[in-house]
Amino acid sequence: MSNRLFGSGAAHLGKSARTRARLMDAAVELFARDGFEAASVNEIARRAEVANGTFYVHFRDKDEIASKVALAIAGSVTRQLDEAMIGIEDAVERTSMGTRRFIDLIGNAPDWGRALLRALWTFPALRDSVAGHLRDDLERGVAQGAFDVQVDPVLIDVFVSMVMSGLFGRLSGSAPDDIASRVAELQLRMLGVPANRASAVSRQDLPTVSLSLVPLSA
Amino acid sequence: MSNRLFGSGAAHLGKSARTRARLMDAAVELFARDGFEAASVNEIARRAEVANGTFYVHFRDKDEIASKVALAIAGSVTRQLDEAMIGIEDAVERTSMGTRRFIDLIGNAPDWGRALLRALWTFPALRDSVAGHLRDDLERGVAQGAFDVQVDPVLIDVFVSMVMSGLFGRLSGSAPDDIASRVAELQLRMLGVPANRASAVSRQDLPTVSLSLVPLSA
DNA sequence: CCCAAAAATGAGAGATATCCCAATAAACGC
DNA sequence: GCGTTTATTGGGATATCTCTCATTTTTGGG
Repeated sequence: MSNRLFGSGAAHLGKSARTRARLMDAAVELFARDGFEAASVNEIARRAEVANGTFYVHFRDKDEIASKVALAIAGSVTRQLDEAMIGIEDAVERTSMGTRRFIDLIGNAPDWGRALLRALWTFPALRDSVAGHLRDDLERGVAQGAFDVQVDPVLIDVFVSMVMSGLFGRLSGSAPDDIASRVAELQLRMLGVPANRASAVSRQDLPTVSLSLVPLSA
Repeated sequence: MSNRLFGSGAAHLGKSARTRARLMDAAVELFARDGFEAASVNEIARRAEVANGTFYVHFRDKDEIASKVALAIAGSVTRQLDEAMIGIEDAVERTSMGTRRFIDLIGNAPDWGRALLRALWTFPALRDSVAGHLRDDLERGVAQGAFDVQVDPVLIDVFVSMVMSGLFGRLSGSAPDDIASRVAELQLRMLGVPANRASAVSRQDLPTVSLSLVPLSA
């Protein structure tokens, strides 16, 4: 049931680190289940099987634990995406893969997927971090002559919101299995890729990469 | 300053209706300023210059007033969009206009715009209501041979999320003035409209329609 | 094995929320 | 005007939350 996202990574560190990890795991579960606002520090501590006051030894308040958690997850996800794309030069493929992997990776982990989705919405800094990698691929596509758009914050925001839409559908269970491909295809078309190529690229097989462990960052 | 969105419409109704309207106006302001969760019933009542307990005469709880407010606003907005598009047969133009007007209309009213944006996120029923009209236009476009896509919930979700992205940018002040056109253009391209036509249609002049009053619904 | 440092504890002060209800005031048909 | 119905009032019971701090427990180096 509980993934112990952080807990597993901190098993053989000091006690402080383990408690900290338990708190972060509990926070992820609660943020995912109840949303950020509705989750209380009290319940995070209770679920972590830790006394109320212990929370405040490790985090100043709810905001602090939230941003720590979100940054750790997002960092791990983007790192994994980067690695999976090493060696791929074609921007059309990179862009499509990025969207598909992102949705699949996060969408298959409903527990912290929800937490991350909420965090993406709440903390603009997170969006910006994701957007950085994206921007590179989009500009590469323009340079390669594959994309016919103006790469700017508007385009990036729209692009990201499309990914989030697919992610949301996947997490809420209302989306078909191929939603990641569908979204990627629509994005490629939007960018100016001919319809047949967009369809082909967004549907080509993708070696399945299972979810990763998230190392604990201070 | 205060728009008295509901208050003005209820001026000459019974006293109960007027109090109700005052509460709804206060709720809109507070939801917009503090977000749904952070707004308290106490403060809604205080801002409406009404006793604490009066709130509960009219609404069961915060959720109820929120959904009533959101539905009223959304209904009014979609009604206004519909009216503005009477007589326009071309699906490409209709689609583009819908997006542009929606963003401009709501984006220019930061006070309740934020409230509506949050509501769209929170209440799926609202999205569905907006999606209904949209679906008609998309299918019309396919029938006219202008759009080359499969009209289904995935497409609609993606489309709506693109609109919301533009709306969010406008409301947060980070977007350029022409964001509505930009988003509409990207949407048309996604739907299969040739780039030059998408650019032209999404940039053609749009008679400015100012915001409307929202009649009070039970 | 011992003891200083580090970590964890949990009761509780102080804010603030929601929601109820008996009492009061206003509105309206006759 | 009068009396009944309808609306409003505001105090308070109850709940929950955040955050503090004096105290206790655990840890790990020597």
